[in-house]
Amino acid sequence: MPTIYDVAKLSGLSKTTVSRVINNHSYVSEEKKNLVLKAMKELNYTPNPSARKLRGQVTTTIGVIVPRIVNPFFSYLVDSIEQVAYKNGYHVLIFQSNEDKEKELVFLNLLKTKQVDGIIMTSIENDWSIIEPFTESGPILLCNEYVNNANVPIVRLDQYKGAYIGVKHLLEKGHRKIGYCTGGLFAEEGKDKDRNQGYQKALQEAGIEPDPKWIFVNQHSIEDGKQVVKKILSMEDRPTAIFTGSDEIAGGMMIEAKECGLKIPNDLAIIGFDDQPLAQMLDPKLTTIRQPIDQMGIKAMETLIDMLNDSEVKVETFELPIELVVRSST
Amino acid sequence: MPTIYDVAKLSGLSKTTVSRVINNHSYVSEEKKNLVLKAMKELNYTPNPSARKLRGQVTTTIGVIVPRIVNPFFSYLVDSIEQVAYKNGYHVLIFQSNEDKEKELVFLNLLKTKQVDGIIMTSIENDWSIIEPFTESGPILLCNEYVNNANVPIVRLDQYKGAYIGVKHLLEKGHRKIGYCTGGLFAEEGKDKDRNQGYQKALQEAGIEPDPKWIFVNQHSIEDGKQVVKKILSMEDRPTAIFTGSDEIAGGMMIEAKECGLKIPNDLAIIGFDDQPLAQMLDPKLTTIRQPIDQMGIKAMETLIDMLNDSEVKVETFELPIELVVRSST
DNA sequence: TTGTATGCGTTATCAT
DNA sequence: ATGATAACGCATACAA
Repeated sequence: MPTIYDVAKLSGLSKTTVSRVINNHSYVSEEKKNLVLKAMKELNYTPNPSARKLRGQVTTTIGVIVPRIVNPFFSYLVDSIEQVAYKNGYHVLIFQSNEDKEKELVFLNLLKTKQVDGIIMTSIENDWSIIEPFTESGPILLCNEYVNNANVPIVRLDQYKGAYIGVKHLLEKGHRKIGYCTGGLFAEEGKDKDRNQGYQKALQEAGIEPDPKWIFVNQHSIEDGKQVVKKILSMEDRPTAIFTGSDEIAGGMMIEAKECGLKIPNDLAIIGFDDQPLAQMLDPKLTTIRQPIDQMGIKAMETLIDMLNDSEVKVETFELPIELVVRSST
Repeated sequence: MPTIYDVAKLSGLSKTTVSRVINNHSYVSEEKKNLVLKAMKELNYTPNPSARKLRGQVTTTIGVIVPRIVNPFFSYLVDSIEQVAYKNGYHVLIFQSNEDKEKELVFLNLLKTKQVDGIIMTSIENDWSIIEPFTESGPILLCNEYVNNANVPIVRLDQYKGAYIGVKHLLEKGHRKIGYCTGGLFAEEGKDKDRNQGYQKALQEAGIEPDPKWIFVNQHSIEDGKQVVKKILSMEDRPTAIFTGSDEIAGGMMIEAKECGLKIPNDLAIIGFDDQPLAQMLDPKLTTIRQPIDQMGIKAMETLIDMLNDSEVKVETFELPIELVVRSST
């Protein structure tokens, strides 16, 4: 590996001058500049990022923490973040937390040690009180998941409205017995809190009391979806429609429903969440909630870049719209 | 940010001793060791990776280059690589090349500059002659995609057999007019070369000459799948079965086929590739080729770790088996 | 068993 | 306009 010193030697100049050329500083004559450029090319020289980082410079690297990259929601989110980042000369390090608190902290530490300039968190495992101190080491932005007491910019979707319009849609279709799947718990705080409220609000407006036995918590996978249908079938009093937390769960439910001879949407209406590619491939095509994932990623990365360039960026929350896509499963 | 020096000061010892404790060296008395540990904890100290890298130590970071992370094949591959890596104390940097030569080189450069200890390439954009020099800077392993003249370990799937058994299956079902979709070109070399040969071989054994008009190149997306069906429908002489390059294309074909009133598998048999979750959610459920993605990722990462620990690892090619999953689309 | 001194590659400060 | 030098945080050769 050639170093800046090798370039200096070859071009017959000093390290300083070479450094000036690299960083586009002024006061370098055109002549010497070309000399340096030539030497750099000849040696196939690349500055050592570790050294630059150590020296306290920008790393032009940002980190994105996701729970699991195999979840299409997050892979698409990362993709859009990465596009914007690359255009602006940033690298993206992708970290999978696997919903593990320890791992999340390991990643946040990279901010402290100047491995990354900033971090976008798309999920939150630790208490905010634990995460908060890291904001002193560099900008942190919350994207998708959020906490109320965080003093950092937040880019998120209007999950409340997502659930609200979904359930509303089911009500308009004449359903009164509407079940609900959530990836979290059915609680006031924590994961999916906003969706929970949207669901309740819609029902409440229709004068309906949510039935606890139709509420399924901690649902994530295709397999979970299958189980939900089994559970429903074993009930005396069954829901006629289900609002799910993801297209995957909806897909799993469809598999099992067909297996059991249940007609969709007649016997059971299903509404998904995400509008993943598979939503239009399911049969019947899935009614679902579309989230502008790309826009969210773009807005998040752009905001982070603003924070990087100007430390006095206003702490704002951006709430992106969410929409209902009506297909044939409802 | 506390440094090793701060820890030394607080514990009343020297930087050296602290360093010894950090790196678990011998010849440190239990007493002083505890002193150091206590100071580290108190200061919430984390060693600065940039400094360590600069000093020439291991980075405990490896890079994985993928074309696009939103492609489930690659997100699952990355996931399994990451699991193994994390267990062995390695971080994984995920790089999206977007099939861009320049970007690929940017990433390979991280090896030269000691940003990563090694690299797993799951795709190859540049000529091998361009990539080859980078092997001097650290171990490179080819996973999934490969080139014949590469002098590095390769972990890949038996794509030839994948296509062969798929087409064979269609032949056994009585099909004689078998179309083919590929993500690359239908060529001797380059992307999907092995699959191409498997397809041809199976046909040839049945005494059938591939019909060029039923061969669709550069097919990737759901949309591509839809187009394929449209093209087929416009033909006088239509294929009765299609071997596709991915479950997504197969899914796209199914959407369009239903749209056009084509019955699957009666009017058109479809076979996918990958056995993604969606394969079992399609209706009819998709016959497809299952690839042991997890195993491939595990084997790749384990091999890379071997290379990292012992520079004299034998250069081998590991070919993993691939299997046919018969469902209802054929 | 512990400490001192040096250098990794880079950039910023201060001379010239 | 250019160069010498210090400093970033760490790990190691060498000394004690």
